Amino acid sequence: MFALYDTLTREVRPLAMREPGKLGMYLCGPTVYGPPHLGHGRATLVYDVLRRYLEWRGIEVRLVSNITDIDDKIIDRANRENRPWQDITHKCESVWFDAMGRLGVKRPTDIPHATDYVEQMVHMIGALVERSAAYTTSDGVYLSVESVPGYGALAHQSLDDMLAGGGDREVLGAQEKHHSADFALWKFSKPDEPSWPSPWGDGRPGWHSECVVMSLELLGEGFDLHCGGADLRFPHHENERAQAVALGKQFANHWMHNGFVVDPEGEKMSKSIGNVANLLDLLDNYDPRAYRMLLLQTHYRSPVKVGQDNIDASVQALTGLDSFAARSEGQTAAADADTLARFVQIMDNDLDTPNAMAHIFDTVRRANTAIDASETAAGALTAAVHEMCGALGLQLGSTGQVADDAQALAVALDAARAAKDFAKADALRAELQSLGYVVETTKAGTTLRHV
RNA sequence: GGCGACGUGGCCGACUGGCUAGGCACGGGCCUGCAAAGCCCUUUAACCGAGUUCGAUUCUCGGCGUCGCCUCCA
Repeated sequence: MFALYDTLTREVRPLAMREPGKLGMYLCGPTVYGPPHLGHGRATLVYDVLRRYLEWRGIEVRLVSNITDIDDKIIDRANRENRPWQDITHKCESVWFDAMGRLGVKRPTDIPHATDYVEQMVHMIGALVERSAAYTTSDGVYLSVESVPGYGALAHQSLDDMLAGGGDREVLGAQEKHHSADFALWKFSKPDEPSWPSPWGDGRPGWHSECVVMSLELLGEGFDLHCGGADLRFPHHENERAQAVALGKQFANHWMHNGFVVDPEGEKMSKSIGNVANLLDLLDNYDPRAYRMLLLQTHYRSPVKVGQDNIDASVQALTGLDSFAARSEGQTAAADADTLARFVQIMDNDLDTPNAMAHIFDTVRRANTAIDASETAAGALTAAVHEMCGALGLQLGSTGQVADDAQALAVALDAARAAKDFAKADALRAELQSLGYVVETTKAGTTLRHV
């Protein structure tokens, strides 16, 4: 039974499915106004691992992940750069999915866009107004958090406690709000801003409404799992939940939040501090699998340090696994059942990927030993390693083809060694290494891999 | 001020009331023509103090320290 920590109840509990064998999960996607950063990468990788693992277990996963393509930040940037806002959102979305593809993140099954659901949002806001859970001011329509029973349940903080601190920030629409925690459902537009019609005036939706409308419409009431970064817990998820509660609807049954990415000094990456690392830089400079490896070796709820040393260590760990994949290529057998059973046991306990990785490394060692000793267990252990890595979305084996001329050099290297012309053999090996290959000379012949 | 998380070996990073996590790096050995890869070894590390316990890194309390959230950041 797969169990997962639930932010709402603060306990690891079985992940229930309305329809056994089918999981409906909603993941808050990006606001498309800039390049993806490491935090985006972590969130998508964590849920990609969850999804792949559950699918590997035979569960049919429907993953809905939205694109927020209308937002103040998008409008700001469009104004600043003096170009149509759709230019920005389209460009950013394509960069986003390109980056996710390089990370090996599977595309969500559904990718709803906020701008395609404005009508439904207006409809929902209307229902909230009708129920007296929302009210109009001069700049928009607001949800009254005091009308929502249990507001603060996800943040685990009462309204009074929230007010007790943090008062030095600028609060949107503060003057007219009934309560300072009330948030905008609808924002009236200024001239030349993108706008949609509504009964209260032309404008655009607030950030929190789209996820409510899209998750309920695509996944239905009481859907199984709602996911996102820990920073979305409050206010975003709290405010999603508030709207659903105010509507009298069952919302998510289980809440999952991944931890932050911190810089090498231990501080959260944050745009305001300016220590945000661009995901594209990471992808351009390192094996894209390294980030997945690093995250797999960290529990999803823990903060993760992303720095040069850390990534290098992951690249090295990956190299070891690739070497294993290369030397175990001839093995064919059914995966060792006990090894897989243990893997499942580990993973079912709140997606315990660090221990799952430890188990995989142990299995690699056992398989290597078995290969060295020509034992029959080698095949089953090798297959188990590939199964487990596959379940985590970790692709093993060298990336990139070995060029024909390099292959020819390898053949010449083997010939030189056979002829005991070691000077020539060493020269050939050096040449191959300078071409960027890892050269492994064994009795069975030379194999090449890209670094 | 309120709420919460965390302080583990050279670095990263898990689980756990007693039994080697794991990865990376360093060093030694086996293997190899030499390397690489692989295998073996590198003989226990847990912020401080008090308590519970036969026994605590793990539970409780108190310090100290770091970090996060407390209105639109994954």
